Amino acid sequence: MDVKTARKTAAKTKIHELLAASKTALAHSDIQHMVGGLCDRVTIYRVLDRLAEAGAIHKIVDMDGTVKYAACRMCSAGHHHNHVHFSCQKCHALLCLENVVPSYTLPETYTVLETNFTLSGLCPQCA
Amino acid sequence: MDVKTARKTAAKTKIHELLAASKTALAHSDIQHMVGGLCDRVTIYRVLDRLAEAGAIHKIVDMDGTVKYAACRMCSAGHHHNHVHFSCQKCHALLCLENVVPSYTLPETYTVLETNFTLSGLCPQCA
DNA sequence: TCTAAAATGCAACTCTGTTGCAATAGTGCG
DNA sequence: CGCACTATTGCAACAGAGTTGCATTTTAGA
Ligand SMILES: [Mn+2]
Ligand SMILES: [Mn+2]
Ligand SMILES: [Zn+2]
Ligand SMILES: [Zn+2]
Repeated sequence: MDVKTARKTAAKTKIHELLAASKTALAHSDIQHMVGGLCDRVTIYRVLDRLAEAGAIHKIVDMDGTVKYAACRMCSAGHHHNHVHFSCQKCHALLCLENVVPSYTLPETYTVLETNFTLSGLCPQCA
Repeated sequence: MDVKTARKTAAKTKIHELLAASKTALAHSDIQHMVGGLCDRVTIYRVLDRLAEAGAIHKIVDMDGTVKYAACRMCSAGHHHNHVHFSCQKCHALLCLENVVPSYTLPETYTVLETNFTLSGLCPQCA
């Protein structure tokens, strides 16, 4: 029991809106600038955790280890995040390529639970 | 002109040996424990940079964004690092699967320069 | 052996993320 | 509507990873 019920707050609403409206994944620092003084930076971390937990957004680790977040769009069916992400070395945008899913063959008996496929280079706009 | 010549030092030798002998990729903190008091932590960072620059090791960003290093073994031909890495959620080992290279199809005109394919789950020993 | 510069140690600093706790503010209910 | 419960927030303090500047040490070639 003890099912905690999520509440609607200004920070949560705003952050979710920002991510939903963004074409690229956003880092914590991006969001911090965008929300202005709406809330504390710790709150942003906590809201991001809650949104990810709720399946509204997903966390992405970029090539260099920086963490970004993107709204879930086509993740509805089964909610997997095994699509490819593209990281542009020029404009530094991180994009979800929702319908690119790589195929591979593992020689041994590995159990795959999660994946992180990131390509880095030049996006169509920067090429 | 101005070609700086690399020198052989105790720290560099030791760190390269550690990575060459390890079956799994090592984090900076792992190496720091392993070298004991041989050198400063800043030196470890600098040695790792130099070894990576020289193509003796490669840097790997794990699922959670932590950075690890592995000796280059089968990277000789052309020296690409587009193979898969496997991150075990139980024993926390990060392994290079040198001969697993995923295939994918990009719908648009992206220029791919680097890749990071990491699978996470249970390794054969932990399954 | 002598010397130039590559490499190191140390201190200080930035950036990212976490934790504890008291204060604040949603939500359901009477 | 007004209250009570507790999810959420702000703040301060902290931990970990990585960087930088500079004086000192050490390597390797002449
Ligand atoms: Mn995505
Ligand atoms: Mn590898
Ligand atoms: Zn771009
Ligand atoms: Zn394992």
